[in-house]
Amino acid sequence: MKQEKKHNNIEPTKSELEILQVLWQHGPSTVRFVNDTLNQQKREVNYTSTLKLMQIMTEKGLVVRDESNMKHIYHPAHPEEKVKGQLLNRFVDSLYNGSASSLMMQLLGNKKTSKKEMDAIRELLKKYDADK
Amino acid sequence: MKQEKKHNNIEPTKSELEILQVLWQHGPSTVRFVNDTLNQQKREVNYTSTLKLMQIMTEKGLVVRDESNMKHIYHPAHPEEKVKGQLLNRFVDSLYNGSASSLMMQLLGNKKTSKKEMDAIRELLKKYDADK
DNA sequence: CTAAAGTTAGGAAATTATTCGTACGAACAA
DNA sequence: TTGTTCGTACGAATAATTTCCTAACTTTAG
Repeated sequence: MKQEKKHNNIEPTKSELEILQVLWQHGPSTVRFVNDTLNQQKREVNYTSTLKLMQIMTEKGLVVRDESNMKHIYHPAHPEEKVKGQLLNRFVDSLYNGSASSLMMQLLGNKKTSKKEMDAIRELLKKYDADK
Repeated sequence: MKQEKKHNNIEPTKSELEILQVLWQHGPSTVRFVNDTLNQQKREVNYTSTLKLMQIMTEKGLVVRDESNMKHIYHPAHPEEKVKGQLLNRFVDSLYNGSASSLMMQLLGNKKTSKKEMDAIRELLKKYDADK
């Protein structure tokens, strides 16, 4: 039996993630739009490079495209929360041995985490506890 | 003037991180020990592969080695907290636009985050507030 | 002493990820 | 119609990462 290698693997590479972020943020888009956005927000990149990447992402099942028009429209294949959640899990597993509280501790010790952020986190926990 | 390309860049690759984890966990070690540990804990990998990687890491300044004996002893060049903190920052910037509370929200919505973990996080915040 | 096992160094191959050149067709303006 | 612009497809170059083969030297067992 041949390998299927289908939609199991959701994990995007770094560059692929940049593209997904654009799609999540702005909704289904053309290559042109994604490429323009990347050039504005991130870094200079050639149009055909973005095209190629998005074609590969289609093969991988990271995005789905509508080919009914000449200008193909690309959609994310999976919801933002799901993909990011999976990346987060892998990150926590890899760096903190799966311990979310360890990660939290690092966050608390991090000077970059502002007071406003800390307040927001406290709020979240309060709401979370209330629903319990 | 030639490029110095020195100890500025701390960021390890995925495989390099695995090696660093062993060094952080067990202290200064030989290639043999690191390789054995990786093979037990992670995946099968050839001795010379680990050796090569650790040599590269030495060049990059990720580790430092004591060559006074034939069996070189490798030390992490930077403290665990510092390296992981930097990786965490990059992760948060990349996925959550720098918002730690967004990451936290994802964590709360994550089924993998157990009740015990949540309690630990609450404790952390309590302590953090007390010190304020 | 000799053989076997362990060690480093260095190059090269293999793998994965990224970038881009070229071809060619469709749409559009003049 | 004609030529310019915009689109996709696809191969290939480049880059980054990982793996491992080979050579040479050291240590250890016998």
